[in-house]
This record gives sequence, structure tokens and C-alpha cells, in this order.
Amino acid sequence: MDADFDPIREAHRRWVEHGWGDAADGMALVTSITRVQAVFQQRIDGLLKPFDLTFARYEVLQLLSFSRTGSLPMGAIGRRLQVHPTSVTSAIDRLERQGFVVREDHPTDRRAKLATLTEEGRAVVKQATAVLNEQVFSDPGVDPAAVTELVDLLADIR
Amino acid sequence: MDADFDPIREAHRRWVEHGWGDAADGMALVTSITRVQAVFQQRIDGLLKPFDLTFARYEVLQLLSFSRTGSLPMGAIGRRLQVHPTSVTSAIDRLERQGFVVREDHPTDRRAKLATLTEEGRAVVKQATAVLNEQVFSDPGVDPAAVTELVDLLADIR
DNA sequence: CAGACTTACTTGGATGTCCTAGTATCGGAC
DNA sequence: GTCCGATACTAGGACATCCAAGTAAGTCTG
Repeated sequence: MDADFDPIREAHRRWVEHGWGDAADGMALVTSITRVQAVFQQRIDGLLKPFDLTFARYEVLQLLSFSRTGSLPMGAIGRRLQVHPTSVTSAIDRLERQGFVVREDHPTDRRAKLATLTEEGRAVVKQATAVLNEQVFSDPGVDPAAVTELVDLLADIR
Repeated sequence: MDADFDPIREAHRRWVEHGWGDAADGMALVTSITRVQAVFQQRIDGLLKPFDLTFARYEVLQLLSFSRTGSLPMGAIGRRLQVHPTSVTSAIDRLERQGFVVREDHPTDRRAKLATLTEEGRAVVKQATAVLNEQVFSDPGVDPAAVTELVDLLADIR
């Protein structure tokens, strides 16, 4: 990236000039988070492309792979990933077409559906995890101490 | 929010259990940023709804309102906001239909188009800014000192 | 046990973002 | 002066996300 120019820092200067006061810092925080999220998103989606996955769908597979039976109700997925139920429906639709999960009836609640990992799903999430852990998560671009600090600070906002 | 349960902290515990090592922290960072971004996005878009704006379009208007002439080439907007050129086209399309900006020819470069703020655009961005500054940016949900710290740490990643 | 409320999931619609590709124009090299 | 690569914007397509609304089924209350 053009390390010699930081649009957010530049914008922050303008906000202060226009008398925003404290709000300038807040706006800088929001835009910073927005951009950093976009950067990670693109980097990760690029690495997942060979697997025909996106970060959203990867998260679903990964969550399932860590559950005892490789199977969770749709609603539980949405709550754990903190996304809207319709986003889960959409992700599972896609993953099901890809053969990475299957929908099954819930054993006791006939309203609910279980998303269950297939063999292919388990295999692809394993490979994808290896790539992401090595290329992104092990070294997100900041000092390891700063990482935990960031996570703690962000936890306060949530 | 349900302060008594943090899905990310819970997930982090599982990642560590599965032997992810350093990668667990990195994954926690990425998911934290993703969720926090989503929270801000929804909160801001909710506040902007009465103005028939989104954060994306608000950022464009705000950028224009701070330029000397209320007018910038499309490309410059994309670079400053760090978004793809097609996203700018899409945002300006919408803003133009809403009457908040108009497209004009660039005086010297016939390839380029200028997006220029209208009176309505200037008025709406002023009102929207007042609301956002008061309701979000002045108090993003963390200690003010932490805000600048976060911004600095995030700047390293960008 | 019947009606009302709640919960689980899906459908349809609107946004925003990116990528690929295409058209028009600018600018520099020869 | 001409040609070719770089730049500016737009068109079309794929995803993901949310909201509003609808259907089905569980649960609770009187």
C-alpha cells in the first residue's frame, strides 16, 4: 500500500479543523475499523477463492467442524456468528449446493433444521484453515501483544 | 447486549483447545473487527435512515462538503475513501437520483466527471453530521483514551 | 384444551462491495 | 504526428447483509 499517505489521518485533520472536537476521534475510529475490516476481508477471500469459499461461509464450516457432531441448528449458527438468520439461510443454501453441508431435520423440534458437515466439507475446512492460519491469522500485521490488546478493547465495544 | 456471553471469547477458547496457538489470537482479531464493524454499521445506518442515507453515501457527501468547492472527481473520492471505483459510481448514481449531488464534466480532463454537492446535499449532510456526532462519534462506547489507542493500532494494519 | 405469544426458518426485496470487461481519453515515446 | 500503454468511468454479474413479512410448530396461560 502507499505507506506514505494515510487518507484517514488526513481526514481526521480536516475534521478537527472543522471543529468536530471529540467526534473527530470517534469518526476516525469508525472509518478505521471499516477499512481494516475491508482489508482483511479481501485478503482472506482471496486466499479462500481456490476453495470456492468466502470468509462468511468459511466461518460456518469452521463452527460446524468444532462442534461435537459436526452439526448445529441454523439458529445456533446465527447466534454464535452474530449474523441475521437470513444470512445463515443464504450461506447454508450455498454450502449445500456445494456439497459441504446437508440440511437435516431436528430430532425433537420440527421447526428447526440442522446443518451437518459432509466429508467434503470437513476436508475443505481443514485445508482452508491451514492456509488461513499460516498466511493471515498467525501474523495479522501487528505486534502479537497489540493483537490481544486490540481484541480486549474491541470486546468493550461489542 | 447480552453482556454475560461473548461468542468470540467462547470461540477463542475452542481455537486454543484445538491447538491453533498464535493463530487463535489472529482469528479472534479478525472476527472482532468484523463484528464491531457490523455493529457500527447497523447503528449508523439506523440513524441515517430518516435522511434516506447509508454510511457509504454519507461518507461521500461528507467528503464533498469538506472540499473547497463541494466538488471532486469520482476517482479522487474512491481513493480517499479507499473503495473500488465501481462503488463510487454506484453511490453517486444513487445520490444523483436523490438530488444530493450532480455529475459535471471535468474542466480539463474529458475522461473525468466531477461529483458536485447540491444545496439539498449540503443541507442533508449537515443535519446527518449533527446526529451522528452527537449519537455515535462523540461516544463510540469506549474510553476516549482507548479510542486514540485503537486508531493508532489499526493504522499499523492498514 | 384453546387461543395467544414466541421461536425457527424461508422468501422476496433493497444496498453495498468487489471483479471483469469495455469505451473514451490522455500522455509520453519514437 | 502517431501509436501504445495508462487512466477515468461505466456496465453487468456474483456475493453477503439486512429488513419485512409469511408459514409452521412449540409453549404457556387461563
